[in-house]
Amino acid sequence: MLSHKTKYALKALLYLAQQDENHISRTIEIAEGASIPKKFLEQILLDLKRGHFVGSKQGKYGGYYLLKDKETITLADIHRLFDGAIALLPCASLNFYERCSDCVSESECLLRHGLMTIRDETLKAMQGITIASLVKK
Amino acid sequence: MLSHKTKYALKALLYLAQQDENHISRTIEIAEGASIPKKFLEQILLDLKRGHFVGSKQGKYGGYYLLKDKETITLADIHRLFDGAIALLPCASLNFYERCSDCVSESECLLRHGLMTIRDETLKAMQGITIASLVKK
DNA sequence: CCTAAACTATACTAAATTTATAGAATTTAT
DNA sequence: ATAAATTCTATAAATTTAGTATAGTTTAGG
Repeated sequence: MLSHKTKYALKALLYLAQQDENHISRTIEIAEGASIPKKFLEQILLDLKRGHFVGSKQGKYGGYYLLKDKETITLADIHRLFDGAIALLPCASLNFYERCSDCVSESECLLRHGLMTIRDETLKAMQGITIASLVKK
Repeated sequence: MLSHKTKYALKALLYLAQQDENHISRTIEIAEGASIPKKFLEQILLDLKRGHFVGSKQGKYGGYYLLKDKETITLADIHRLFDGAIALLPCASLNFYERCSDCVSESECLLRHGLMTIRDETLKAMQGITIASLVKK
């Protein structure tokens, strides 16, 4: 399941993707437009900025705008930024690999292979969902 | 990501699936064989029993055994029993449907459709992984 | 240069969930 | 009767999540 943070991030990106080119959206505008607690959204937008998905303009008349092309921002990207690994266990993850604490022998683990198969299929599906594809729907 | 509970449940089922037909495994035996904290495993086995995946025999020489055919126990089943919904949001779930608290209009939600697509693909993949397929690997 | 309006940064808190552990009760074979 | 096992309920510790608070910085415009 997605955390609220990830869901809010996606909703915020969808909001930004629906604005006119060159439009800058204030946090409060996004918060009200997408039903997201404003203070929480501030954090999320900063994270999205650090991830180079959005850009910002500071000071009066400042705000946020989409930095990356909406065709290139995928569900997988946002999931990884906020919720981390796509794989079902860290030992089956590409970007967040970690050995299981209870693992005796990774090479002999019966679970791992199956979970890597799932990871590949889920990842492919999640990379197929972009902000643009969601807006078009 | 899977919770430890779900991971342990899968490891316990894999352990049982590898025993001889008619063999009954004590909790301590499964715990040591699959590196699972014994007391935690007790709870998990009870849950698996309530889900009709395993059967038990009480008293001396008692223990647990696979109740369902290992070909029919899927990753999706165990995920649902312990971690709940497969979908990324409750509003996109088949078995754990719930409206989002921040949802203004479900029919106009841009996220939901994409998440239902992901759910269908993930579910299909997870239903393709069975205890038997994991053991065979 | 002052002020209002906005983003930025860090710390904190409350609630929920997860990961167990403890202990007593019950069941069964011998 | 006893030992060995499951069953049940409660509790505790740790972690994560969701959200709030507060102070600081930046910028446009008068």
